[in-house]
Amino acid sequence: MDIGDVASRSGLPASTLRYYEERGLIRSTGRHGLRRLFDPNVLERLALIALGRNAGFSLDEIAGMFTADGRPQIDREQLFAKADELDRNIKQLVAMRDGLRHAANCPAPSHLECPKFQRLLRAAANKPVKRRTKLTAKLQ
Amino acid sequence: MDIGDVASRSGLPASTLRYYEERGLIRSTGRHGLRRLFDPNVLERLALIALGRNAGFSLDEIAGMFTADGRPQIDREQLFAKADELDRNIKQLVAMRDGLRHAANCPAPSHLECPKFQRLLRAAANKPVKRRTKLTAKLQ
DNA sequence: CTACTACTTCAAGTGAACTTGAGGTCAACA
DNA sequence: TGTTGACCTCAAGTTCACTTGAAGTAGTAG
Repeated sequence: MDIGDVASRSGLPASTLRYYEERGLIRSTGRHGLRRLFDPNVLERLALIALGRNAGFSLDEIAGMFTADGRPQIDREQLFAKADELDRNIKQLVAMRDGLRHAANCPAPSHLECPKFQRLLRAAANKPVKRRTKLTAKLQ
Repeated sequence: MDIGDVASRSGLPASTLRYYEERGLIRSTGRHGLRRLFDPNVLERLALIALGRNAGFSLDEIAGMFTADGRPQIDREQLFAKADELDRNIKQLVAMRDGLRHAANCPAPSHLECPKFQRLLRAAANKPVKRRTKLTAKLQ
């Protein structure tokens, strides 16, 4: 497969694939002239990368999850830790979602006057945003 | 209150407060010599900003949630939309967390050989992490 | 009065994850 | 054989949300 095939099958732009290769996240198996050739299993690898990204791992962390030969080798400790972290994140997001939903329905003239919103506010104030895990807005 | 008071009470560095002011997210009420003076209600405002950040709004989006006079004016539609978005995010994170937890326990020699992990992989592949840059601009 | 310190401005730097542009190559098709 | 178009490299640019640094100012403690 050449880079265009991988791009269309994975939905990622070729520039991203080249970037991922440079970062050591994927590998091309050879060249046809100038052109990179990819083994079809790169798609599985890209899926794994997407999984990691969605779970909030940085590209560097993800790169560290592969052994030298390219087989995934994810540290179980790390998985547990990340799962726990996700758990905390989820709890926060659930509170946030409920708060937003309430605010959207709330009859109080201003959200600031709604006790529930105020509680939410205090909760948010106590939890300043850290370096955000990859929950980037996707409005489709 | 001078900027140091606001900083210590909010937990945000002064540089961030100046940056927020520059971005139109907060306002100082005057000066004492060179020094900014803040009304204590800036703390409530900062809490609101933290709330928005936690919910995944960009600073620009948050800035748009205030009326000219500085009172919050949050669009209910937007809240619903954001809550729904959070919901989708949460569902993904839950799947991710369960997947990670499973992977950490799974006896399969490689995660890639585990059917459950494979399902997770396919799910992640269907939901590539989207770029956020243009999307947030579109909201303004 | 002097020193100290917390503030001030403005410009530039940071880091993550890419994207864009310029200039070049080359396999395949007509 | 020539043209096309998809690929190539490398450097630089982009976005977001800040942070850092240099150089300057001014209220306050001693």
